[in-house]
Amino acid sequence: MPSQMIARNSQAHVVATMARPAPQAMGETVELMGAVMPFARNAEIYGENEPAEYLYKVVSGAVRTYRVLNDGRRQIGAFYLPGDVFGIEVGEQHTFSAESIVDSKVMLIKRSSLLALASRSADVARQLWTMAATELQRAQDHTMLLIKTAQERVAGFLLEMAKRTPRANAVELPMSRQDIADYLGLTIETVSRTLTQLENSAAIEVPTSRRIVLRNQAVLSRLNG
Amino acid sequence: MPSQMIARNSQAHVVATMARPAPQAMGETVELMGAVMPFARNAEIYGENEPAEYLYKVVSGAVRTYRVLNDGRRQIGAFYLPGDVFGIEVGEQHTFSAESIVDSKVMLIKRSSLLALASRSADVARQLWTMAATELQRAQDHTMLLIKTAQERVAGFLLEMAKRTPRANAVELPMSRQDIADYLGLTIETVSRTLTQLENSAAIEVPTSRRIVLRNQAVLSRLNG
DNA sequence: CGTGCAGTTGAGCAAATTCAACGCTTGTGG
DNA sequence: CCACAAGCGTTGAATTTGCTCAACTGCACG
Repeated sequence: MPSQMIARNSQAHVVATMARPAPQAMGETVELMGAVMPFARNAEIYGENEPAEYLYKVVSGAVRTYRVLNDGRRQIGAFYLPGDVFGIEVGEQHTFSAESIVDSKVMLIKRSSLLALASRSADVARQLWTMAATELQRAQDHTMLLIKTAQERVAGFLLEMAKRTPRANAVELPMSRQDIADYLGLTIETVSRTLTQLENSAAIEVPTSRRIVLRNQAVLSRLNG
Repeated sequence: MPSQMIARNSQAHVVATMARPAPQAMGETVELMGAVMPFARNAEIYGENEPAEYLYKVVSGAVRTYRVLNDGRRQIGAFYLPGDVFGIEVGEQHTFSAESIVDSKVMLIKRSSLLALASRSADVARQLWTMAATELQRAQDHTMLLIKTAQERVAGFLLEMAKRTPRANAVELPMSRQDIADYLGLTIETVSRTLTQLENSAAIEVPTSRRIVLRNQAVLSRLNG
């Protein structure tokens, strides 16, 4: 168990979120019971096999979840951006580890409270169900990514990130090339080379390494398989 | 919508499953409301994007779920063996297609009835939750498989199948090499070569192409990463 | 002004795919 | 009963893709 666990409670402070008139958006009900906590860049939020005491929602920043194979290879399960919920588990333990990618604020919701609430409120239960569904969908889409070529994976990744950055055809990447590589099951070099390739074929523009402009989304979609 | 849908109801016959004293095993409650239907080898059970009207439980035989990319590549999402539940969806539509691998019997449970029942029974709701969890777990483990080398994927697949065939250190594979390849994100040739390799290194024995004896599970586990 | 980190690029290599041929089994029709 | 076609699986050779190892660049920070 990481020392992070101790810091968590001491740093937590309750947020007085106002109840809203239309509580239909996911997590709306849930926000009433959250406490926001800051995490520094690369800080562990929870570890694999730890008891799943909380459920988390990104307020600001970005989070990655991952597993490490016994020989050190790391597989990133997902990236979470503001508004995303992560750490939802059906069992009693976390099956991935979670770390902040950049300095982040994360809302913690006690799992026990939520489950108790869900047993009384059909709406909360439905929200929990939806969150689990979203995770399942994400995992399945991720699987589809991993059977593709390097070009298709990178193109797919960029499109996925773009879809999550509404009304912008440029993507600000909070994560490193290594993170992207471990998400896509490629090496850092292959990711780098593929981005260069895409830039040369005028599909994207890379003004800075963390900022990617999607010049030709149609080409990317075609590459995406 | 496939013509299968019509055949389904006409062929269905209600099974008078006896209520058991200890309804703690998953699907026990649910079995009361099932109708068993036979599917011939390679028959479609449901198609991607069809409304998810039913939830399914394998009674005998074997089932595969899959998606096809626009260029024809097929990714198998999972294999389901007797006792396994599949087709559980959180949205309103199926996100994979499902086919019987061999002649199979499948129990169909009406989704609407089940959801109605779940809203009244906490136990049924928990069962639904557990099924979704199992799917999520499966998808995540599948993801971990796909970042590995060919040897590791095949070894992992064999161990997975063995784990699902209790008290037997031999595996009877209902699926073809092509199915295995599409599950592991490899080509049929690579699967075949890898099995030969494993056989030459005395880790397994392949008396017939569909039967695999695990000679040295420790070696396989080490290969599994 | 170095030092360190993140990212890019290059050359050679290893792993998996592609293309092709062949073997075995099964089922069908003469 | 045999001949033969079809399907499935295996094996081989050449090719391609992505990986490994290495060098180098740009940038931020002390």
